[in-house]
Amino acid sequence: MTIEDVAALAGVSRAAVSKVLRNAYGVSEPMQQRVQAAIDDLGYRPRVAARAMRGTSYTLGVELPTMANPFLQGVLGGLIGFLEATRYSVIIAPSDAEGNSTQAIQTLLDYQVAGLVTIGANATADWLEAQATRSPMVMLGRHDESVNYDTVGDDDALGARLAVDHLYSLGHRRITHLTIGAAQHPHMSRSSHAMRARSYRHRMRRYGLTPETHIIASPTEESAYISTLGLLEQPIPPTAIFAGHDELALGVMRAAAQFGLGRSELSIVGYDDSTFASHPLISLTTVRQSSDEVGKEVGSLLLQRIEGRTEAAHVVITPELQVRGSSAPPPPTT
Amino acid sequence: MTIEDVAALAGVSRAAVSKVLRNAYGVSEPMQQRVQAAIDDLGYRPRVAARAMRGTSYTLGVELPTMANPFLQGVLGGLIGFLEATRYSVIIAPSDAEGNSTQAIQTLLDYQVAGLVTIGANATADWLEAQATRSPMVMLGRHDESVNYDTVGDDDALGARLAVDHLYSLGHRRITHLTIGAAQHPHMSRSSHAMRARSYRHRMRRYGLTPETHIIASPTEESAYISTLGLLEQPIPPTAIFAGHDELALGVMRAAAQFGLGRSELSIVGYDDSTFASHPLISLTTVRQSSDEVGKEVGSLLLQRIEGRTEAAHVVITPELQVRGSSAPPPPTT
DNA sequence: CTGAAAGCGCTTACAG
DNA sequence: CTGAAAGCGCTTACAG
Repeated sequence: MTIEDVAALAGVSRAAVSKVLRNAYGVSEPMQQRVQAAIDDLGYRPRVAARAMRGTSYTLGVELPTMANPFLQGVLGGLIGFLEATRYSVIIAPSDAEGNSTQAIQTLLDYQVAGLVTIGANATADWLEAQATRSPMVMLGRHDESVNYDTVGDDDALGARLAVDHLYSLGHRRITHLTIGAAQHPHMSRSSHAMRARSYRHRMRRYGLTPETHIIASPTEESAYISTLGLLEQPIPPTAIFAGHDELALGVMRAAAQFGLGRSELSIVGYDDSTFASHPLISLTTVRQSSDEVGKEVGSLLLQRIEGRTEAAHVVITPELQVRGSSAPPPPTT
Repeated sequence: MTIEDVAALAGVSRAAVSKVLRNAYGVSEPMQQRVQAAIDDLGYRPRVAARAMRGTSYTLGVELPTMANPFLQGVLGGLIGFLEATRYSVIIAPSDAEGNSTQAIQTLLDYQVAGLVTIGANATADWLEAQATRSPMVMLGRHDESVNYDTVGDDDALGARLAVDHLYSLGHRRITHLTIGAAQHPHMSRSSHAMRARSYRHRMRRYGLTPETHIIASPTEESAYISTLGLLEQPIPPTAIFAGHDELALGVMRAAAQFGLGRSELSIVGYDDSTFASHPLISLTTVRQSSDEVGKEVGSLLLQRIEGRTEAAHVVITPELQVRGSSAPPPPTT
């Protein structure tokens, strides 16, 4: 069933049906009614592909490093919720096993997406600027000073400072930071993780403390678990660990549990405030950034660009510290 | 840049380029090489929309009730991983806030997806059979005896039996089952949750026990938490709760913690073996079904159908009980 | 093996 | 306000 069938039933031209479909200017009330009736009668729905050939695909593409991160799930949920009131759908392309995002972004562009969101893309700013001329684009997880694409993210420097200040004021002096390897990549210097790590180091020095940054192999709970096992075996282990994000904090907790360390013996702070962080059995102190809010903001920025905005927007969200049971003063014996 | 540009550079016809693109029959070695060189030179990539107009969209659509469920995330991950070796991409459409899937399925069909996976779709089997004539389709979360679409799922009757048997053999006699409201819907009688609930009731009666099925308002951790609060306030509360899935079990745990009940005072069994279930702080006894395996199976079935299979396949995966710390003999005072 | 031509289902200027 | 016609970038028979 095509637009032709609708036109035939309504006794009008294909162009007329197309106009009604898009709410375009220049259709008389009676014609609009007749056409709408035919559409409803037939249960007609326009083909996205045919539409994309001339107009827009009404599709937003999301490139992300992993589905497994609850924070990203929240962002996706926020975005999808925001789009419910619009005609846009979402298509998702995960980056490859090595974390390279270029393939995924290319795939999305092949779909002629009306807009593109990329999350912590591992690609040079130059390449991204070039792609952003092909489609509206907003980036998450990196605070690039871009001109062709927007960025959304929370104030990572502030977030890390909140974490360090909290642990310091509890009395901790040996605070280790767990961060991910990808953030070390030269063109990832403005990634959220890199900025958290820098802020952590800066703040530690302000307090006259020695920063101990520990880079883990991959951004997984498992990897954080193994790294923490190593940290705890040191002659003088840290009394507190500030993890790059909540998933990692979960791995730290697992290692601590395995070492038989009670909650008061190793303080742990995460980042994101993922859903599980507030569960009483986990009760993770963490830096809260609203994934839902981020998702909505992303959708809103994309629609603005689709409607014509060209100057880059750089939205910074203020994080808050969420204090829970996983952080406490260090044991007195230390 | 279009196929035209490639043809011009290689000095051949558009048809020739198209054939090379699709690895189609009837291209000489030298031409294939020349064309490929031009493609690489230009960095040409075919437009998905134009392709979908004639051939296939090389897109698989997934309709799902929520992004928040870790088991579904695993399924998605498994599917996406499986597709990495193919030319297929995935597009996702969430069902609406009331849990209706028809809109989402329609949207996916608008994209002329090459295949469709629907998860626990809340629609009549008749309607689904009709849609399945438009696109290959595989259904998750319902054991329909369909003819036009495939089903994949684990043996829910066995899973529930494993849970009840485990609790019974530990000595529990007051075992409550938490299930979701959607499963009560008449055309959802073959849904996973409905089958688990039936199997639970059947097994309880076999043991001469009274089944206590508790229907919660929505399939969320929060809802399970609130329901459990009510259950525990009863004069004679249950000594064990078998939750419809792990998310719900998490809510039960939260309520138990709030009631000050230790791990040995209320046994809890979940379903799915989500990633968090094995964390030592959670340590949830649960019925394990491999989400990754399910995702791969879904992809495989869809590709089979795309390649021509027409008889329906009904794949049943055997679940296993994963015993952890959340289940123990009931307190002797009971 | 190779290519000219038709056509997929829409939207977009452009006449009327 | 209304519609005939061209065209988006591919693929698919069909000749040669």
